[in-house]
Amino acid sequence: MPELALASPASHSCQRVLTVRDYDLAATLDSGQAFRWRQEHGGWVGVIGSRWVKLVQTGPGIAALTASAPNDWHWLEHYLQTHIELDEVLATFPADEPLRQATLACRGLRLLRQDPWECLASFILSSTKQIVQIRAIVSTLSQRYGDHLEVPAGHAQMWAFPSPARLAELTEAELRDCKMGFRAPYLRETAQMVATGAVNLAQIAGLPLAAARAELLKFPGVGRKIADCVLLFAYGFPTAFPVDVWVMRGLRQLYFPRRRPARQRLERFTETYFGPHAGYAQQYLFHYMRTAESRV
DNA sequence: TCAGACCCTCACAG
DNA sequence: ACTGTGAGGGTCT
Repeated sequence: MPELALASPASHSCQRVLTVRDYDLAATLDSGQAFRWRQEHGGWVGVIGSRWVKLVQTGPGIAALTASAPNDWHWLEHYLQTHIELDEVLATFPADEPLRQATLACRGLRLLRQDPWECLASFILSSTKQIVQIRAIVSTLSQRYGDHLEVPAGHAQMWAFPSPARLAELTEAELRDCKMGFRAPYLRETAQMVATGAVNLAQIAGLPLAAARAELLKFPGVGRKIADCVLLFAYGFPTAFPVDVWVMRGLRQLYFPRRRPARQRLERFTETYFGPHAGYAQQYLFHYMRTAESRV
């Protein structure tokens, strides 16, 4: 894993290569888990915490460029989850045809490990929105209310995702002006609950799945689907299983072609059938369904 | 369980 | 070009 890190004297930017195989960077960053990445000639530019980062898929793995030399690279490895052995995860999937097709179609797709607050806030903004629209809202929100970040020379300006305290002090009108519509009061109240400590996001990490989910469901604008997105993409609960319209469509079509299953039955199915990495299976199914049209 | 409402934007008809 | 319509990674009442 450790590689050499080069400090570029000209701009003080810093480059590093993470060695990893079976990692499809494009599929992962563009799979709707995170909303801050955009493609920029051959690479992906985004923000992780309070750092501007550019990532490029290379032969040995993933090359990373930062604005200044960090003390270590653990934060990046953690975010990208480069230590996960994908083979071992995929091997736990049930050996059915849909999942075989899905893993074949998008092998290398990974789950990220994001910051809980940014993930929670972003998915509150996601309801009944398309991914491009969610990206636009998160971008506007960050630019207006997030901290300005250090960026290597020649790159566009960038801002961190705003803190709970910052968003909590905004008016509903200011939030609505970021094009988030009826989600504005949800985000505002959630930011206030986090800022005041009414709900402790850090503490959720140590809870059992059901209790963690119950905590997240306390936030306005957070139902089962969004709660499970945060449980899976930020906290890394391996069996969290967000069911959105795409996954629902897939589950019905692939596993219940005859009749429409009751909600409870479907829930039971997703909790038992897909195994210890059900969340990963969900991500593969989602990606597979979402890209189905372009595959004939 | 079952609608309907909710902001806003974009694709697609006509 | 211009207006109408429908639906989009849900949640709440």
